[in-house]
Amino acid sequence: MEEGTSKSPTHAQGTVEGPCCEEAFQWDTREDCEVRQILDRIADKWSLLVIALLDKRRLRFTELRREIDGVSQRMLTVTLRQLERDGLVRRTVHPVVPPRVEYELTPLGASLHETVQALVTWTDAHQREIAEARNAYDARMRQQVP
Amino acid sequence: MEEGTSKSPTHAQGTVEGPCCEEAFQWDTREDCEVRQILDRIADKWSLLVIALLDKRRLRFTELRREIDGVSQRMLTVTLRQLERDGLVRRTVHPVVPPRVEYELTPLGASLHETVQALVTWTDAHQREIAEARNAYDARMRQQVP
DNA sequence: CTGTATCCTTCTCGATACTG
DNA sequence: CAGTATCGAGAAGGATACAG
Repeated sequence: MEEGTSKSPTHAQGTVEGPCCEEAFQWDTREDCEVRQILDRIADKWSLLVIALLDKRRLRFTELRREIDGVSQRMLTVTLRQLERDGLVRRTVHPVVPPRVEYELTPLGASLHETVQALVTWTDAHQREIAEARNAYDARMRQQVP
Repeated sequence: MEEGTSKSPTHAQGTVEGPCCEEAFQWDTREDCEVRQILDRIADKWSLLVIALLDKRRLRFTELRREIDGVSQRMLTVTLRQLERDGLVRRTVHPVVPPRVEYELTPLGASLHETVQALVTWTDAHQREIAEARNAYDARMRQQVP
């Protein structure tokens, strides 16, 4: 698997505030920052889908694959491994043949899903505003440039 | 600028529920889905930093650049343009020389920032759990494989 | 100062093939 | 069934040079 634990080894550097006496600021740009880790997970193309599906019921690998249209076997595996490692999803292997592996949300995962809903709600509430802003912006650009 | 409006043109296809009579599901995998748009924006390496900084005060381009350690001029420009287009940030050009351009949050941007704080709070509250889950997982892997 | 354009490296991810 | 391994295409993003 080529994806390592941390996403890009390049410049895992400084926090936002300068070295001197700036105000404290809770986020930094490092990939290993806690907020970034969760952000990267929930913004991941597949993670959120998996979490949402598992919030309703326990599912097998293939069931997940079938439900999530367009996911490759590889990415589903990678996604599930990340979620499992972060303690958001529990993986249960039933020692039978053919193998039966089931995935379900942990309480932590369920709690994250709940929190993310706030963001979804916000988006629902403001999608029209955003669309309008884009149209306005694009219109302005079109008449300025061409 | 190589980044287009939509991020990847490949397979902007189906929703999660099947074509038949599955339960309704609010997210799909298309890049142009509203939730994904916002998710991609807030998970962007720099967008959130910019929003957080502008939440406190209005800043010029160079001030932002100085505050955000490690951002390239190119990415700051790209980020600000996206945020402006989405109506989250307002850009004001003062017609003086040398040019003076100021950025500030719109009410929409401020409201998003507020919403995102819920996620930050969740992360703060659960970062220890996540770290422990990771350690446990890594330990299990280490003793199984090597 | 505030960008835009170009090049070039790195990373991501899907496709494919193979295994227990 | 549930993965793992490998490869290659494409996208993201930093460095650099240049412009209004």
